[in-house]
Amino acid sequence: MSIRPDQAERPATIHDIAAFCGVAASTVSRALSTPERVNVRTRARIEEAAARLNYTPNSQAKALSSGRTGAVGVLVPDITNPFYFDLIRGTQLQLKAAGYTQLLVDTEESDEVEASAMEQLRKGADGIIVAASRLSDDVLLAAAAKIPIVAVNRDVPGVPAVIIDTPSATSQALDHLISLGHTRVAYVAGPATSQSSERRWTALAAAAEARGVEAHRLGPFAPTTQSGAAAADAAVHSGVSACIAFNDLIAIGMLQRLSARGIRVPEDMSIVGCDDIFGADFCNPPLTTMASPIEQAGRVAVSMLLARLNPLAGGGRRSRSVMPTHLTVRGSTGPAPKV
Amino acid sequence: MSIRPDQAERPATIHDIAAFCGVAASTVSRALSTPERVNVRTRARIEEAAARLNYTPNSQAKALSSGRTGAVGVLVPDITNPFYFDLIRGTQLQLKAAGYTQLLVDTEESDEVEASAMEQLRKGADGIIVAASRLSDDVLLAAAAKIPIVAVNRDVPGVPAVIIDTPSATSQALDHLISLGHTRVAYVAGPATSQSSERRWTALAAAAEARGVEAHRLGPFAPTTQSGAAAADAAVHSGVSACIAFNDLIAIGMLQRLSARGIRVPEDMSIVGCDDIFGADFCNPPLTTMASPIEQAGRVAVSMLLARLNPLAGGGRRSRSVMPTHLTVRGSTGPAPKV
DNA sequence: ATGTGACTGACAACCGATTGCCAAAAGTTT
DNA sequence: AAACTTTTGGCAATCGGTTGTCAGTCACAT
Repeated sequence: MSIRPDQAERPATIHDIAAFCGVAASTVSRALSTPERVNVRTRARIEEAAARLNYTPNSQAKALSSGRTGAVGVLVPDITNPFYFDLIRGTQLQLKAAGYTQLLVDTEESDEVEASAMEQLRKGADGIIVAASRLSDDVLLAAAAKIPIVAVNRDVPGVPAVIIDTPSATSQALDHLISLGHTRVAYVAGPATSQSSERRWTALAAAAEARGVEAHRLGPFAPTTQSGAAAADAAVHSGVSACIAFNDLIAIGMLQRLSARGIRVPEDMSIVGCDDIFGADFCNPPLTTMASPIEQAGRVAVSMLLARLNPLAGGGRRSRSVMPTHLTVRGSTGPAPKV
Repeated sequence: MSIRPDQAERPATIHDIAAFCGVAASTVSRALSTPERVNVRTRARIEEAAARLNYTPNSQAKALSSGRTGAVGVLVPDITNPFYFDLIRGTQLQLKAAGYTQLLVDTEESDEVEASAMEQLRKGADGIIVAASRLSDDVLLAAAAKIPIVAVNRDVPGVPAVIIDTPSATSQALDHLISLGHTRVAYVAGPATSQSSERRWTALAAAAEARGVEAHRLGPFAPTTQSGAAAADAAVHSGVSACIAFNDLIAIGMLQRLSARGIRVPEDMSIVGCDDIFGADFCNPPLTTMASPIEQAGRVAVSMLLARLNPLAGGGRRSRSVMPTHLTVRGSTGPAPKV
């Protein structure tokens, strides 16, 4: 009975519906996207036909003619870093809820890959969320002029951002260590290109100064468990009794290395991580860490981006959102060893 | 000097190049995609112009006219499960190498979400890789008829698949436990809808039968650390001295719960996990587990899919690939307790 | 010089929508 | 009933490419 006997083969188009209802394709388009522009009765017929023919709009075509792709690019430096898992989950959830598709790109910690991905996405997506961007301020700002961007953990004036406030948590961590009697503390730095790492060190150094304790800086180290081994050795050599690591991966790597070297945690050395990623609660000993609301950060980033894409639909246009963090104390920190 | 003074604003199109070189748009298209179809000199001019104008093909338009989207959908039941991280990384790497874009979708362990994602992707992607599909054989087969699909850890005749051979590793794990003196072993089952879980139990039950040891089945349990607590309690209650868990998440959850209940691992109870995910090596105690080449599985899945998409470019059309696994012994298994 | 075929490049239709503009239809007002 | 306004729906252009078809060019063989 169908006009298109091959409907099982090829997905129905707007033209099929038009033919089926005896109206023009443009009318169908309007009925579906601008309902008030079409007579109620016609619209009902069209909607019914659409349902019967199992119509799904072709996103490619829609994107081409309307300019909107319905996709958002999410750029992360390293997909396998558990920190980004939670972020990705947050963005994915929120994007799906808003009817957007997520394009996930691993930039491999490279500014070049990141830049080329952005250029690519400029036509393939309506907006971009970029985590821990490796791009310089200038380049990032220039990119933001071409396509809506929300940065995560990257502060550049003029670029909307979600910042996880680890610097202030770093001071908390320091106070925690001080209260346990530690006086010589090391900051185990992350990648040299990481702005977060830099900001954390600045905060830590200032806090240490104010409280009159020694703060060493070690690194930079890659944010992986592997490089945690080198970090552990450096920490032992530096003679400190406690370390605040750039992130949990490094901290966990340190835990493993210290254990292998027979150095007890926390009896001989206390370790504080950052992010509270998957695994931080069940490593040995469980890691004291600065817990970040990562997934929430992802959701907020999406909200900010979408608010920018659809200015009409209310919502404050905050251009900077700071997410609070707090110290979660577990077993990897303890009283300073008595010399 | 440019013909398009606004080139900084709007990305260059094929028509801009055509105008710039004084040729037809179709010639530009051919020069770029079918080089041998165009005179060498003309092609050179076009390529130079393309470079000068900083031309990037519009993927939407390309998709619309050619029918190929250059994207591959990757469906996973739960993005936050570390098992899939590695899989995603494998697919991402291989897809990028081949010039494809990865569309990542979290199906939330729901067959409905999975089915609708597939329907959606039918026009938005050239092919689909689906991990641990929750769909019934019929539905999956029907979907595979509409769009090229490669399944991971899901065996349906007629659907190309990459299977991680955990069932045989399960027997290895059992032998390992038997060699440690265990005679009453439990299998901690995964989700009821998981084919892998089913196959593993079948293999384990058969092996246990052959070796004359008791094998209990517990569960089903959700594949999360949370449900590991319930699993641990069930295991203790069942009176077994060793457990083989559906995956590492459950196993790690069991470790935590057992520790909280004061039951020592491996002295009182041995635990074997599956997958060797991130964290399995640094939990407490480190987990004995069946190591799966997950990332490699992702790469193989992509290769199989691409071979299907571009039949010309050689490559055997294997339609089923079994990935070997092996037992990695760590600290969570030990001699059976003397009663 | 003419025929043949390989090579080039242009024209135009098409992919599946969106959208500005216009005319027909319907409803209102005087 | 004529004039005017508001709906309502259709035409056709457009987005940026791809691709089938065809005509023109040129070289070579006859």
